Amino acid sequence: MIPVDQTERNDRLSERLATRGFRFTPQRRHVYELLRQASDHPTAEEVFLRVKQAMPEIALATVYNCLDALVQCGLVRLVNLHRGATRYCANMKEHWHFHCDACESVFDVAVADDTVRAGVALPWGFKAERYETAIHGLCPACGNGRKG
Amino acid sequence: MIPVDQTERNDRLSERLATRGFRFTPQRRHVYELLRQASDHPTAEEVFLRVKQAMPEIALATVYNCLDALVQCGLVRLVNLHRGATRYCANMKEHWHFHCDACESVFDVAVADDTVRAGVALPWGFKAERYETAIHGLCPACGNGRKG
DNA sequence: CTAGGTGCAAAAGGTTTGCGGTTAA
DNA sequence: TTAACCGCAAACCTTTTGCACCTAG
Repeated sequence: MIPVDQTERNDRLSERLATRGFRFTPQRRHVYELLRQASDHPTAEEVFLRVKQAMPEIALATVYNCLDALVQCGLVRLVNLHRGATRYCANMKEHWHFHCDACESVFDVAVADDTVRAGVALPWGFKAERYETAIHGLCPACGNGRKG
Repeated sequence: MIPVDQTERNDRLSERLATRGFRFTPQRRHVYELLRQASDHPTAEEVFLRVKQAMPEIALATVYNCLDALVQCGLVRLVNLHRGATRYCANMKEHWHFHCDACESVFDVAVADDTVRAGVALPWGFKAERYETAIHGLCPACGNGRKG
């Protein structure tokens, strides 16, 4: 049984997928819903483990497939913060990511929409599609007992 | 035989390593020099293959070790742009990276020093150490014959 | 119907680790 | 002299691929 506000989202998801020639599958719906509810920028494997609870037969390769489709539809963005696994984020509003060097947690940082790109002129011919900014440092929990 | 301006740099590199308890080794000197001269943000393996020409016995694991030491000394920064291998950059001046989604090339983008962080207030307790901004899109070469 | 998607398992990348021998300080 | 580093190889983790079966449109 799916809540009403989700059926609306499913319609939009279905449309969004269709415009790019992707099919609307239960796996993609689960992955997308999970990512919308997650606030911790999970890795592909974390998405896999969580979706598995509702859908025990899903395969990790399918999760990658779903994530790729969602990224191509502009519904999900990749977050690459260090040498470790890529994380995923379904919040498409403009924001930055704070990455704690100590505990590896990721926090969203609100940004005034247009100040972000101020002062930056791309050379002619370059076409910008999306901006990703990461701030690296120490979060409140880790910053206290340390040299910083 | 090492050019004069490099011996100066070696002194600085040596000092910089020493302050963090790292040793000044020929491998670290080669890796750092190569990275300073490279303009294409090479991956660890690319650094390895190039340093190997001057130092055939060097191991890939040693390159990772050297890169880690240089990163910890603040002489080199990690550049994570997608799911692929991490790239490395010895230009520590503030700049952004443009990543072409088509050919995967990376270009430096100049930025006016202080406009970059304008408009962003970190929540209390967060300590920012470094900022990394990536712009994803199409470079001039790839943008021409395409839908964009 | 059938092109595209799924699950599974194996392979391919990328990075880290353990160890015996070497070296910068 | 000795803790740190090196080279090598194996292990580890993340992502991709190939294939037989399945299903959304």
